[in-house]
Amino acid sequence: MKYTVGDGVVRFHAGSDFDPKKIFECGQCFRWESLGRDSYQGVALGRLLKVWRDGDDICVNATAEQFESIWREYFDLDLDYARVRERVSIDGYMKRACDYGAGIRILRQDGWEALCSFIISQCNNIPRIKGIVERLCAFAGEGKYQDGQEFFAFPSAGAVARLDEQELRVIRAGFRTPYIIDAARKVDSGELDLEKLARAATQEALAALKGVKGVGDKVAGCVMLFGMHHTQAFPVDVWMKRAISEHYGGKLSPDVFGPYAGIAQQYMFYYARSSPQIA
DNA sequence: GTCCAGGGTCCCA
DNA sequence: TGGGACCCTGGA
Repeated sequence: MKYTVGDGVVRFHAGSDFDPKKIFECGQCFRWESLGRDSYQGVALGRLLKVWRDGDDICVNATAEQFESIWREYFDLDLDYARVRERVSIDGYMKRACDYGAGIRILRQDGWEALCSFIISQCNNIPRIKGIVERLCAFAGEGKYQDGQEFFAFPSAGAVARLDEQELRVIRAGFRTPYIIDAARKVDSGELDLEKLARAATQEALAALKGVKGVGDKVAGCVMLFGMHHTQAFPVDVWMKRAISEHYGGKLSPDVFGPYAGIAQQYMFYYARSSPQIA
């Protein structure tokens, strides 16, 4: 990945495999907002970042050191997504889904943030999920200041573990509140070691995550895919069920996609959700 | 204003 | 193994 640096901006060329709109709006993250014109701002890994398209280039406001040590990995820039799409285009439907979703990348988000966010996502809509996450950050996250802007980092598991249900009522997460606390306490105590699970076998990590109250197959799959970069994880939600029922007679083994089943899932999900009329 | 449904999971029969 | 309950609110 070649890039140039100047004026606090890192600029790189990712061809058709970095589409800010698709990356930030494909449902994998909840703290990125559009600033208009293919430009996004978000809080990730405790930092505020802007990402925008300038001609054929993608720009981020970071130093070379920050880009190398943080964002290159966060945006998964060393994986060749064109090759992944080729691998998972097992039939006409998947080919269309891959063409439609070209530009999506799976972000390597913080595991605890993903766990907490996807617990909140259950039986909920995106605007409300974002609202709850923001209230959680404002209530329990560390306030920071960067580039003349104030923002809140995602709270640590420890900070959330010390709260009780009553206190957390302000974030209005409803029946998910005790689930959030259970997750925070298990992570904070070390009972659930997310970094270790990131390196564990898929089935082992899945089982461990499901030990948290409110975490079933779907949430655990999302945490593994988006928070631990287990690209084999294959979360199936209502949209995926619809797509699998419609195009594969209700049966589709993730194994057909090999090690990139999770990425295949994201192309399917994005295609089904963004264009129910054509998919 | 009212109503439905939203990237599920738990619990109990 | 299946169905109801769950907290809240965006959008129609």
